Amino acid sequence: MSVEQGTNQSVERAAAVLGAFLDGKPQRVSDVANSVGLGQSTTSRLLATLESIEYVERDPVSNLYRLGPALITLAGVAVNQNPVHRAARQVAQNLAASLGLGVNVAVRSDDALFYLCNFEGAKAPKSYVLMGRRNPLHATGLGKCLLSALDGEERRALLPEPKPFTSHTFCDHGELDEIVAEVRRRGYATEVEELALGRACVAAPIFDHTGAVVAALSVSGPLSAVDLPNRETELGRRAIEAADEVSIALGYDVSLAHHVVGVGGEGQA
Amino acid sequence: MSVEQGTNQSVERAAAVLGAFLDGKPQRVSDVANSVGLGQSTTSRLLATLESIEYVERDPVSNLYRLGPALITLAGVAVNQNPVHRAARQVAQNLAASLGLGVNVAVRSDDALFYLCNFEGAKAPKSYVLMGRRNPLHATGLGKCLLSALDGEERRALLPEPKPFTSHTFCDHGELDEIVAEVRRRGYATEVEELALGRACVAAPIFDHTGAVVAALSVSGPLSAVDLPNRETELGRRAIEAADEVSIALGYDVSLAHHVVGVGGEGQA
DNA sequence: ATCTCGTTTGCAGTATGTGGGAGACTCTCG
DNA sequence: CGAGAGTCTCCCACATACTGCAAACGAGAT
Repeated sequence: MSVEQGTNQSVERAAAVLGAFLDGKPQRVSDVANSVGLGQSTTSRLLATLESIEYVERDPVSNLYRLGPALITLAGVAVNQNPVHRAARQVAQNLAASLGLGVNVAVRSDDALFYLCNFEGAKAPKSYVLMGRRNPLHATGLGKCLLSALDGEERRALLPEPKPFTSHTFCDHGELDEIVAEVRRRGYATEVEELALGRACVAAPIFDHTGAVVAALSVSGPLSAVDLPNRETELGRRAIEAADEVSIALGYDVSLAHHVVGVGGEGQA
Repeated sequence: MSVEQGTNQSVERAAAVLGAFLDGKPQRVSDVANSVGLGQSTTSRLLATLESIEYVERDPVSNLYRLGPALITLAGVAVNQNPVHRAARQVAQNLAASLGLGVNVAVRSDDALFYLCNFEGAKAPKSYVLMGRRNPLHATGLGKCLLSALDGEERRALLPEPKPFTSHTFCDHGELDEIVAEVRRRGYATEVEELALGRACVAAPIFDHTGAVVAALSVSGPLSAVDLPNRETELGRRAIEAADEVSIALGYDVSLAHHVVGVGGEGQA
């Protein structure tokens, strides 16, 4: 038996148990046991332990387990620790309220984008949270902005072969080279039905105090509301303004601006 | 050695390690070890395990541990599973955008309220998330609404002696009886500097399909913006309208309305 | 370069988790 | 209303995997 060096098996198994809930469905003990490949009694005890610390809870009526409130508490602390989140939260909300569209903030995590938060406007309602979800980098405006932090070689290594999600997805690295160059030049990225039909977004990168791209902010919604390419200039400007506001809060010096698009300063909307 | 029945010690210890991060500060291995009362080597190994599954991560420069992204992912799933959250999210955002004030949604968890989400308007900015945090029931508008689900006896058992947070906090159960009665009668609760000076809110209960109070929604912000008692009627009505919208989404039949305050139907704002 | 502090690793002992099986329970179907 | 199937939990012996000590390692500072 290859003994994993210096890690605690029980903890790993408990985490695997929690992972069984990532599809969002309440689970039975035996379901979890099958899904993680453990015996029923072991799984039962792990779940009992996790229940005692409120990492999971069981529905009193159906007796099914689901993820518990302690995880929400921990995640609340985790997101509040994140400087990008702290800097972006209010800016994103103001923009969502002002435009009536969705506004999302994400960072890169390996070969995917990782949502920190999302807000919705009246024209782009949504009943769920994207926080903690991942999406492909090459098929989203946020992802394109995050890719602009990488050179072509790094990007090719990270995304060996980008997968298509719709017929509009750009999967060729030559195309992506151009897309990234355009993001750098114009300061924003667009995406029209590249991940899902009927959806579109405009995104802008967020810079930290060193001038590196550390996150991105997007304006998104149904294509009918985002209305590209008609509103591209307007929404591009709004996204850049909001992203810059966040960058500044992170200590970025706008005078070092990588993008010199026609945004004459922090002027009014 | 009193062997805890049917629970896994390692998992409990790992959870205790995670709990050491609840104060929001990045931690050193030895800090965590002290704070949870474990040896350095055990703590080190637990942290290594938690790091391998991204429940914690370490700052590359300071080498300090902090909570990791996997917790955020799990919590995202957890909140999306919550029917109250699903029903309330968009309603709360619309209200926050419309009023420019903070809007919060909470459920009761034992003797405290538990925030599901919070949104801010331009007049009540905030850079952090309340999700997963707890606040006392007797010193908040949300809490008073949640207390209205209980009778006086239950409340006295739950809150043996309510603690004062400011000189305005109501801590006497006789007073709380009246407050709760008024919440039931008027359909909303107010709170002015009872938890923190300079803060105020107006809250309304959310009902499920059985007519039971399962959550509450509040409008909050600096006292200067919430401006009680001047705006009490207006904000009370807005809070009730929003809360009712959520209740209806949960299957509540408004014709069973407990509160018969002067809201002539779902009419416009 | 040397010292100090914090962290990690090796190792032996054993406490602790494991899994099989039986009992208790609930829900379903007849 | 009763029988059945399925599920979960408890019990116990076994041996695996965790613990704690102590020493080595690495980083940072003087």
